[in-house]
Amino acid sequence: MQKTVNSTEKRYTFQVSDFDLEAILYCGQCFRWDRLPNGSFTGIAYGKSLRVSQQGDLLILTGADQNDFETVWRDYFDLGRDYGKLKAQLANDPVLKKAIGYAPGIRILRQEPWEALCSFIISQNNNIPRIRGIIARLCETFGEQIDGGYAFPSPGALCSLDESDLAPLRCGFRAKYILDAARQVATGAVDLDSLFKIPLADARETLTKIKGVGPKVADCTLLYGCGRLECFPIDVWIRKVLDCFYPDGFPVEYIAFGGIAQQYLFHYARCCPECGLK
DNA sequence: CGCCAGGCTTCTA
DNA sequence: TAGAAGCATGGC
Repeated sequence: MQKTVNSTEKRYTFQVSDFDLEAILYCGQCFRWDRLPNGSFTGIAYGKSLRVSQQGDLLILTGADQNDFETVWRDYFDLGRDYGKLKAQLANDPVLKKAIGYAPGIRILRQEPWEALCSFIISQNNNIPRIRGIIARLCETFGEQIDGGYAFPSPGALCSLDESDLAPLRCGFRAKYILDAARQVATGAVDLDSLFKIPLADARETLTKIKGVGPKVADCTLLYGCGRLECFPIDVWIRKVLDCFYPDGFPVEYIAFGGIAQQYLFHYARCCPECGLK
């Protein structure tokens, strides 16, 4: 039986380098991509669903055309950035050199600010499989149904709910945090669009007005949702990395891209048994 | 049963 | 103001 291709389905391919799709989608920065039996991945971002696979240096997007690629996925996968050059600089540090060598294809995704905020509120004192489950139920319960699944629910879709409405999510004490975030964003008390450009200290102060948002969740929101690459979220793993490998502090010359360095270090510390962490 | 999970809030000294 | 306890849920 010959395999058939739906010729009406949109498809777009793009040449990539320094790019490892699986590592990017499963290094703990995003929670809405699922692996399919054929090795490709399916997910939704910016209200658009996508199937994506990688064959060597070719990225194959199914369900997306050139316009989708240029308006959403190019920036989502940070394809305009020269990671080769960036890694060459970061690798002057011996620990970063090993971390980069362990997973050289990691990139920082540009997710939606609201989704990043909400996702990392859910992440606190939680583990990644359960974070994924809660977010999936959040989208299925309150997100708009689109072709291929459910969009991430908007703040407006959540702001009038109460804690009992969120019971199906089984997100525990985080329910009140999600609702406070939705309300503050929906009313404009927190302006996510401003976070892209205002001074970092102001952005952090804005975000930490939300209940359940501390320094770590704020920095994750800014890094993964607003492209603030100088943000360096410190979770339990990165805390261990800093204590163990950088007792005199993280080198200042890398802080402009500290968030990217952080992602290599996070994945390395969490997944590489030989990383030498104590 | 206890311990832990990409933290944060609240309580206590 | 630093440090510990408490927090919902689920996997092990």
